Amino acid sequence: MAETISAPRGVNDILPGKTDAWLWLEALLRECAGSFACQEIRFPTFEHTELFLRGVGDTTDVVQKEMYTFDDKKGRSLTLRPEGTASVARAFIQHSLAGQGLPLKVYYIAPNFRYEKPQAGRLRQHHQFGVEVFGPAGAAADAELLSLAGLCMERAGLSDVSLRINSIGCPVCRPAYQKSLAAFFEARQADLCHTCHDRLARNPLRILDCKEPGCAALRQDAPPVLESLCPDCASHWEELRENLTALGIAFTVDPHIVRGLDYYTRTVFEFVGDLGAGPLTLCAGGRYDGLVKNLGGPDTPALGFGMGLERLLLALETQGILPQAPPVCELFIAAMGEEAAKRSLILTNRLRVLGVHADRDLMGRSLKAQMKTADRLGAPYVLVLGETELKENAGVLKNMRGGENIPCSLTAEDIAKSFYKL
RNA sequence: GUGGGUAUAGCUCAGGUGGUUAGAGCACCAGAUUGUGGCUCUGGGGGCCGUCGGUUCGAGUCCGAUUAUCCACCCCA
Repeated sequence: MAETISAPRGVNDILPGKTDAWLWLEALLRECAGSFACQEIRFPTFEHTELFLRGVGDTTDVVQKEMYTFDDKKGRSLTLRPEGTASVARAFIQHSLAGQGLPLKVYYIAPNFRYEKPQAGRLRQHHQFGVEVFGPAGAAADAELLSLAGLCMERAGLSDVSLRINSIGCPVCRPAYQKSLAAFFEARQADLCHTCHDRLARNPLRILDCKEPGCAALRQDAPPVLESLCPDCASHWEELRENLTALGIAFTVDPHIVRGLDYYTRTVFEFVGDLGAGPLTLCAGGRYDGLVKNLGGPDTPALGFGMGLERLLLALETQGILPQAPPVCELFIAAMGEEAAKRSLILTNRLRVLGVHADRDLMGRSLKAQMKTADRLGAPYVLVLGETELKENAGVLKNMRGGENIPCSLTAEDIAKSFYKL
């Protein structure tokens, strides 16, 4: 026997039976996005590597160690998309979408690829539902975006999800803050954990996010971000909280939220779900006012979020609130004998053409076994086709769930009527 | 990238200190019931014990490597 091949590390098959949950969730998310007048955008799976170097930031972990980068046959460096925002911004610029009038509100459902070590809720290929809004500078847009994200999780049935927000300033106020933060931690370098030493050099903001008790204690006295915001950022921050309150959206201010992608400005947020295994970020995003300009486009404020579909489904599964999938088959036709089998082939096909989810035996099994198959498929009705039925040109739709049986002729139109009514 | 656990049937797992032909439950197939599913009973198929190498008269069991998987960290959705 030839050696078998399995899927690469960290990527999953979504098997029949499991796809129902995906279809349900995707439809729900599209519906939510539609409620907010967002249109779908689709973009390629790979981009020029340069897009992510400039968009996401070449000092970030995602870019430095997690990208699937390769050269094509002409030696161009391409990269499997590690996140969606850069691609959407690229398309926005490339097609001059600003010219069609702002704001532009788009959403996508697409896989992302990151070379990570797989673990709970972490894969090398994962899917995100993302929303990006281009144009509005005011915090009302931030509040609407958060409302949309919240609606998605609420409609999915998730409880125990908390929203945490923060503001990390803008190019006007952040450099000064980063400097003072770096100075603060440099003076106390001896007390920082090993990884925070690295963070001090690369991105001192991240020290605020460290879980080590020592670092957590140390940062108590660190200069707070929110107090170092410039007047514009401060009023945006103020406006955001007012709008959230007006919308009745519960949130907690968490000055330790720092996003790992360089393009964020001002508003950053996370929706954290409390699963059995521990807290997991289900959705995260923020404002990225500088990204479009940085990628060579018109100076356009923008904001967005990404929501991890695998994590969402994981959360729904642990809470046991995934909806039940509809049966794959509405009517199973069980045939006995060659003549009946031929008749069932034709009848089943006509029913399918009429839109009935009909199925029949293809394995040449006994009547009993066919009944069993119908049961396993969850078919609510079975039509047995045997000598008697053929002779009388009539049969009965046997109700598999204990309800009334329905007498019927053997014409597809007559049978189909019963299913249109259901 | 760093550290730890695990790997036996499609699935969940048993197989003290090495010793005949590797087991159970569930699932699958068939029969009991010559034209009727679920419940019950009986039988059946299905395994190079992750892979490669080592120790040994003898390895599912011990050792090493490798791969996969799970968990924690880094980071992230």
